[in-house]
This record gives sequence, structure tokens and C-alpha cells, in this order.
Amino acid sequence: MKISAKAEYAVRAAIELAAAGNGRAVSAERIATSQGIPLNFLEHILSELRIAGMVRSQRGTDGGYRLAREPQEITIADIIRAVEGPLATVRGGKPEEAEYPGVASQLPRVWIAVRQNLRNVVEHVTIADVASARLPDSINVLADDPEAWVTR
Amino acid sequence: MKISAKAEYAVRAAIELAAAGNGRAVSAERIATSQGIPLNFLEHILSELRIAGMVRSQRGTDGGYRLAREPQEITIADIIRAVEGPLATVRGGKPEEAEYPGVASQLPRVWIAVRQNLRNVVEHVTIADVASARLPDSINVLADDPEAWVTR
DNA sequence: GGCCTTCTCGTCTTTTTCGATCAAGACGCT
DNA sequence: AGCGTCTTGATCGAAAAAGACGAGAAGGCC
Repeated sequence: MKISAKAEYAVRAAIELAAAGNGRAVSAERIATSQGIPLNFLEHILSELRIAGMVRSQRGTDGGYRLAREPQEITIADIIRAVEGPLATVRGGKPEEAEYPGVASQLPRVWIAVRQNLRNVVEHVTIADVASARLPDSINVLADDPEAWVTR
Repeated sequence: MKISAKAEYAVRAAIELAAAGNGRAVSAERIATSQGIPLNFLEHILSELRIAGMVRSQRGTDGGYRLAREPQEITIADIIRAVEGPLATVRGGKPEEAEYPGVASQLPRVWIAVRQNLRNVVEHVTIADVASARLPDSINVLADDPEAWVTR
């Protein structure tokens, strides 16, 4: 699995907004500089997040972006889906639609299991969790396993 | 996460070899026709699997490919790594090396958890499992969950 | 040796995606 | 009106993905 720059930028921007609170809007430029993200690209991403209903925007002086929902209601999965579409695809299609001849007939079940375990992480971590540095227990169990940190 | 055509072809080819047993070699063309994979592309893939030590090749009449190890010793992860490199990357690098300023500092732990749960599937399913249609219990638990089959 | 089969390996298109830049326009507020 | 934003679309280069192709080397069989 590849986490693209775009998805990563989107998540970081969302975290930044979560940390800022909903008091006032944060400009794209502020997010760009504080997270080290190319401004033009970030604007494009924020636009997609807005269309997907993840953020609201406000133009003019003191304008910027703010979250459309409470940060504890927005998961990493929501953000990734907003900018990249489905979390997991097999050759561009849905895993459950893949069909295989003969001996590979059980393969879709493996892809489904992959997607499910992926969801088990990204659908259970909210951007508020990350911003407050308090991840759910189920995530900590995974991340605290020393095995998880070795390079394969 | 995107499962590329290449990775998918590689896995299916490996399953085909696992199903054929190690008695005689299977030609690239046979695999291509029985799995519906473009022959030229498949040859490229098989070549990479050979270099990675996953398969052995035999030229000449009745030549072809066979697995280099017992199929129950080869996991899906092995095959994917052989043709695509690391299972999970963040912007082209290792998840554990990603660094984030300020409020996003906990994000790498999320990526690590993602990778770990991904490994929990693909490192535990062997190509023998798929070829014999007998997946490990831990995978069946995931794949049998009706939630896992709904499109999000 | 001759012939057929099959892998081997490098090259070459074509297409798509990724990451990023730029510019013009629309909007909101003072 | 004027400034600071967001908005939108065009464009671009680099890279990767997917596949096509052909010449050649190796193995087996008669």
C-alpha cells in the first residue's frame, strides 16, 4: 500500500485544523508553512476536502478553512476517501467485484480481508485523536508492537 | 491502498504454480491463458519472481516455471514484495522514517499501525492456502464479516 | 546437427497518475 | 474601491504502469 503525498498532506492539513479549534479560520498559507506543504498543491487539496464536505471555507480578511464537523467525528479514512476515493482497490475496481478463474477463486476473500484490516485502523482513528496525541487503544496495541517497526 | 495489476498478476501466477504442484514445470503461456493475463507482461513478472528467488525456470521442451519453495512457505506478502518492493510506503519512504512537525507528530504511529494490520493479513496467507481454498481462521474471521463486504 | 520449444533480456510505446505550478476570477469584508 | 482570501481550471514535467516486440540463448528430442 502506498500512502501518497496527496493523502498525507490532506490528513496533516486536517490535523492542523483540528488543533486550531473552530474558533477562527486558518488560511491555506498558514497550514502550508506550518506543515511544510506546497501552497498551490494544498489549495487544490483543500478544495477537494471542501467539496467532500470535510471543511468549510471562508474568503476575505481573516478567512480560511475550518472543519465542517467536530474533529472527533472525522476519521483518517474520511479524509483519505475525500481526496483519493476508495481506500482499497484491486486493479482500479472494488475488491468484491474481482473475479478469478479456477484455482484463484478464493483470492477476493484475501483482498476483502486486507481492506477490512485497513479499515480497522483508519476508520477508528480520528483527527482529534492524532492532534491530541491520544490514539485509541486498539491502535496503540498495533503501534507498540516492536515487530511493527522492523523493516521487511 | 491500491493493488496493482502487476501485483495481482504475480499472485495469481504463483497460485497457479502452487496448484500445479512441483511435478512438472508450467509454461508462461499456460499460466497466461488459464488466468487471462497478457503473456508479454507476465513474462516480465515471472522474470522478477525468478530474480527474487520465488520461482525457478526451465527452458526447452516441457520447460516452464515452478515454485522455488514449498507453496505453504510462500506468503502473499512474499510475492508482492518481489514485484513491488515494500508493502507499505509513505510518500515513497518507510513509514517509520516519516517525520512531522508539531501537531502531527503522532501520525507515523498511525501509518505503522496500518502497515502492521496489512501485514497481519498478507504475511499469514500462503499461496497454498489460496490454491487449496483453505484460508487461515484469522483471515476467515475478517472475510466472513458482512461489514467487510459493504462498499464505503 | 537440425529443429522446436521455452525462457531471457533489453527496448520501445502508450497511457495514466503524481506532484506541482500558474493565472485569472470570484468573493467577503472594511 | 481595495485588500486578502479562496476557487477553478489549465498546464506541465516526471515518473510509473501496462503492455508489445524482437533477437537471442538454452534445453530437449529426433
